[in-house]
Amino acid sequence: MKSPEIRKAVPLREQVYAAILSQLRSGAYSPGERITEERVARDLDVSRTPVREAISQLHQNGLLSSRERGGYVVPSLTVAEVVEIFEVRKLVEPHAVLLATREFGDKELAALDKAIKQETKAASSKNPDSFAAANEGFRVALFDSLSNGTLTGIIAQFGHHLQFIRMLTLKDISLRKDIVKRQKAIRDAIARRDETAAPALWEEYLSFAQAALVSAMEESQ
Amino acid sequence: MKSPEIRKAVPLREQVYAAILSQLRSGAYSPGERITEERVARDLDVSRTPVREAISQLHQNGLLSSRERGGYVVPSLTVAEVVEIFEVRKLVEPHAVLLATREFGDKELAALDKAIKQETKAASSKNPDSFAAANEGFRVALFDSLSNGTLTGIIAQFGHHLQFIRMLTLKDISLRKDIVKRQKAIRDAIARRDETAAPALWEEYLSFAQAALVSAMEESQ
DNA sequence: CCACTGTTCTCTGTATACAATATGCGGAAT
DNA sequence: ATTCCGCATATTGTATACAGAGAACAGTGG
Repeated sequence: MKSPEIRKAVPLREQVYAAILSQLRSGAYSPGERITEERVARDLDVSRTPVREAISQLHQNGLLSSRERGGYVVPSLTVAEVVEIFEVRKLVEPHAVLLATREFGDKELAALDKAIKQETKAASSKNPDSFAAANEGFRVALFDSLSNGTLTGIIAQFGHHLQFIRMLTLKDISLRKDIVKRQKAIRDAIARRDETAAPALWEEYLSFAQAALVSAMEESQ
Repeated sequence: MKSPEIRKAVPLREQVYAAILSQLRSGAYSPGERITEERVARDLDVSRTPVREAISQLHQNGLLSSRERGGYVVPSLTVAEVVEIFEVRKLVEPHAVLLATREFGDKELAALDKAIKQETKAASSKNPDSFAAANEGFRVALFDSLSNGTLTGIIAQFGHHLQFIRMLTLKDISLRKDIVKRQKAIRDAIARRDETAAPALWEEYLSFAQAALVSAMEESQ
C-alpha cells in the first residue's frame, strides 16, 4: 500500500480558477477590462484549454460578465445589484437558519464556535483578509451542512459574490466586532433551538451588513 | 444595409447542450447511466471540445451529476429532492410574484395572456409536450422580466429542473385544466395589483403542483 | 480634412493530438 | 477455485493547431 499521500491531483482548471479569482479580488484587473484567454494562459504558463474552462465556470458563478460577441469582462458591481442580492438573501437565508436551529447538533455548533473564535482573533488585525476568511468560514459552518441541498447550493452561489464585496466593509475594525457580536447571538439562539429568534437575528444581520455595504460603496464613489 | 438575417451563428456548444437535454428528457439515457464525451461527440458528429463544454454547463445547471473520479452520469431525481426544490421555490417565487404585481404593465400582462391562451389550446391535446412548452412560457412571462435580476436568475435555475419533472404530471388532462384555472386567477390578481392575493395564490399553486408531482412519483415506483 | 475600404491582427470557437489515469479482464500462482 | 498481478483499453485532462469573425488601422479617393 502506498503512503496516504494526496491521491487526488488538483486539476489545472481549478488552480486557474483560484488564480483568476484571487487576482480579481486583489484588484489586479479593473472593472470593465477584457479578460482574454491567451493572456491568462501566458501569465500562468498553461494552455488555453484549462483557462477557458476556468473562465467559463467563473462566468457561471457570476464572477465574470459575458460580452455580446464572445469574450468576458471583469464585472462592475453596482449599488443596485448589491441591494438585489441582499433582497434575495433575506428571502432565503433566514429559512436556512431555521433549518439549522432544527438540525444542528454538537458537532455543527462546535464548527460555528470555531469560526467565531477565528473571527475574534482576526477582528483587530490590520489586514482584513484573515477576518474575511473567518467570516466565510462562519457562513460555511452555518449553511453547508443543512439537509436541503438545493438550498445550500443557492446560498453557496451568493458566497461567490460575497467574496468580492465583503472586502469593501471589513476594513472597519469596530464593524468587525459588531459582526462577531451578532453572530455569537445567532449561535446562541440556534443552540437553544429558538426557531423565532435565530432567523430574525440573521435577517437583522443581513440588513445591517447591507446598510454598511451600501454606504461604503456610495462613499467610495 | 444588409438584410436583417440571423447574423448570430449559434455556437455548436449550445446546439450540443440542447441536443443532450432533449435526449435526457425523452429518456434516451436511463438514470445512473454514464455519459461519455466521446460517445456524444460521435453521435452528434462534432469534436469533443463543444461536447465537453455543453456537459460542463449541464452539470452546473444540475442536469448531470458528477462522478467521483471524473465523468458524469444521468441523475435520478428522488422524491426528497423534488420536495427540497419546491420548499425553496415557495420561499422565493411568491416574492417574485409580488414584484410582478408592482411592476407589470400592459405589455407583461399581454405576454401572460398569450401564454395562458396557448396553454388553453394545448390543455386537451393527447401529447403533453405542447402543454409543457406553454407552461414553461407562462413561467418565463411571469418571472423573466422582473427588475431583480438576481432573483430571476435563481428562478431560471429551477426551470432547468422543471424541464425534467414536469412531464411526470402533465399527462393528466383534468390536472392541466386546473393549472390553467389557477394561473388565470393569478394573472387577474396581478392585473388588479393585489399584492396580497397574487403571491398567496402562487404559493397555493406550488403546493398543489408539489402534491401532484409527489403522488405521481410515488405511483410510478 | 473626412469618409470609405481593404488589409492585417487579435481573439474566440472548434478540431485533433497527446498524456495520464482509472478500469476491467485474463492469466498465473498458490 | 480464488486471489493477485499486469496488461490492454477506455476515458478524461491538457496542449496545440486551425479557421472564422471582429476590430483597429492605414491608405486612398473625394
